[in-house]
Amino acid sequence: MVRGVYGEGRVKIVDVAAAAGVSVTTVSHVISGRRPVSAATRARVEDAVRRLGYQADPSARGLRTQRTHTLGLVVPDITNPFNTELAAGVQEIAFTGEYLTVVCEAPMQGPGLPAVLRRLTARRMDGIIIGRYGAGRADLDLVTASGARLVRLGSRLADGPGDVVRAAETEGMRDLVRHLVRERGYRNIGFIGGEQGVEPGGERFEGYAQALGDAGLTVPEGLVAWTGFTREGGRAGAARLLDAPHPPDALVCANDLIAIGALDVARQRGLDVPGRLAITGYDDIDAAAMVTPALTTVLNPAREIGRSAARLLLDRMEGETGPAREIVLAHRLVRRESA
Amino acid sequence: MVRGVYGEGRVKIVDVAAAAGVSVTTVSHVISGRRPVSAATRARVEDAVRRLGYQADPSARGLRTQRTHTLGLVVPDITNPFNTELAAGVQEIAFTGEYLTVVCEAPMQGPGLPAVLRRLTARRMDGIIIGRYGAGRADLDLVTASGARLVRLGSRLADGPGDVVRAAETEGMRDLVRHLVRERGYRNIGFIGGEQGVEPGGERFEGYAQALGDAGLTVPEGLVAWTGFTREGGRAGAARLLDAPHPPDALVCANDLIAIGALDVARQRGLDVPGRLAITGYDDIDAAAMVTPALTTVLNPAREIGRSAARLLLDRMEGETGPAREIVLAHRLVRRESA
DNA sequence: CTGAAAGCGCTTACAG
DNA sequence: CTGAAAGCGCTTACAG
Repeated sequence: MVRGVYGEGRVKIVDVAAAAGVSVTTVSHVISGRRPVSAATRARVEDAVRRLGYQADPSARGLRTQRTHTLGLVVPDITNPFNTELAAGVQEIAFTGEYLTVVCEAPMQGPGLPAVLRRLTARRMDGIIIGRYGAGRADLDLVTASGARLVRLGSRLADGPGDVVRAAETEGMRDLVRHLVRERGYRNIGFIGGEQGVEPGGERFEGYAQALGDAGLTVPEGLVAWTGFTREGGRAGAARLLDAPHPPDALVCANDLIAIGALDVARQRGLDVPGRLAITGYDDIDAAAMVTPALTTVLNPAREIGRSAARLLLDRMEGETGPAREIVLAHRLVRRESA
Repeated sequence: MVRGVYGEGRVKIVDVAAAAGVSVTTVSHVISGRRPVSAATRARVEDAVRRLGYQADPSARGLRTQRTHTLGLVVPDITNPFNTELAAGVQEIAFTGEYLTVVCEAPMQGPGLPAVLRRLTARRMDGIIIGRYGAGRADLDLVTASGARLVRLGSRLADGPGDVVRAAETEGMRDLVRHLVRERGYRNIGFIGGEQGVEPGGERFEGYAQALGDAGLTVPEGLVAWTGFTREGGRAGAARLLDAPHPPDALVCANDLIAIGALDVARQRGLDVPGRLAITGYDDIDAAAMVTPALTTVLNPAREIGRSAARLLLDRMEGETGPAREIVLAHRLVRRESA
């Protein structure tokens, strides 16, 4: 029977020391490996740790070391598949480093972010990843002032403190639209964005506009709609653009959900996709490959973004003190049926 | 300029006490409200807390109180939309109670679960929710022996220690299949399950079998396939059943992903759904309403399950000592186009 | 209504 | 190679 697991009261470091016939100092050093211990002593201690099922108390350790071994991740919407993948990537790396991860939701707009950040800094996170745009300078300073390491997702290094991880959004959209123009011959290409002014809508729009410019085209008059990053937004945007005087032959959407909404409208109006109307998404969430026709889209490497962000944080916590870094991840065009 | 936020070194309770001209005892009591403090003193202390931006150190507090104010949630797959909703529900309640939530992934089979559980108990979670079937008695005992409160999801109260939250799975499937038989007149109804022996496949199968029994029907020979809870599993299962000597006129699937895979096969074979073949899912994940035809399915109240589990845990941590409880949540039939 | 002091369980200078 | 002891920042009996 393993005491401390089945017995009353937890096993403490003094119990291990007594069992091994050494001081707590030595037990601590065997566990941390921060100072040489003779092989014989080490073996006795390790044996005692195992027999007693000793696990150091994280609060006691944290109080002494001023570290919680915990990471915070803040995203606008936990249930969004993109953020879920992101979180999975963070967890994957954090877990191997014996860190725990706390994922919190904070709405894209409004006062939610500082409140959530304060909660996280109050709990002394060792590192915080802000996985959303729209974090102001004051929000970011809240994090760094707390002593937590900071990684921002999506924005640019110049926008504030901490390291940055982002995908090449503009380039991704440019490649997609270039494909539409060059490979598929579409000419009158509309754009449906999310909420106006909310990233990554702007960057994706820019890629779209660049690709048109590169092809000697301009953004068609009246064929840009800003709605919301949802299926409903896609329906509203598609309906509006298809009712324009010169309706588009292709609809480039700022994300997959919007594209799925656009698909609804096309189906409802009996428009063949991609024969009569091409529709493209962005992100490549699971649903993109489930709808009919399957979406042509751009893979946004959510999991890899999460992994990179967590690695950056772990590096910093292990003492890496170099200048701020920016990691830009490649996108990938995913050609399916809708364009 | 708020010291402790922008200054070097954090504000400690002694700093607040000095600023307010009282003892740390009094500051502590003002914050916790655990003993009466005169209005004037309280005001001075609260003012000092605000001015200095004081936030108690969680490690110090935890060391003293033996609580981490943290909840753990273990699920088989973080990226599964059902689990994501579940986690969102847990977080929602935990957050209002000032608890942080750590979501961990542990594979459905294999030695992953005890390892993850050990990690969580090592970190002294105040409560743990096991959101997956297949947790053995030893796993559960690991949790309770650590002192953490336990809530199990999905299984029955009799299966082990802790409180239980579950949805009425069998009843949900029974209602769905009853609908198929009575309202829609299907007679030769096949079943595609997940991995054999992995819940909630068994409970759902039982509901299917019960509904057939109630209608004087039996489970049709050769029309049951156990594959996996994935789109791929659905494809394999549907292909097999449709090649049977007496192919089914309806395919009841153990979850939505399986149903989406079955839909793939129907489309590929040119089978009209639901005219020639009905297909149903279970869970009502977002994608269920995105595919064509939209899935008829059963809503599995993931978020509410999460909320209930978290509430149970918070109650217990506030001292609730009654006997173990089991909360059973209602399902809801969602009629769409596929059946 | 308020305070002095013990003690939670670790890690880490300091000393030998 | 090893140990005695200070101290991390709180909460809570204990005392008045």
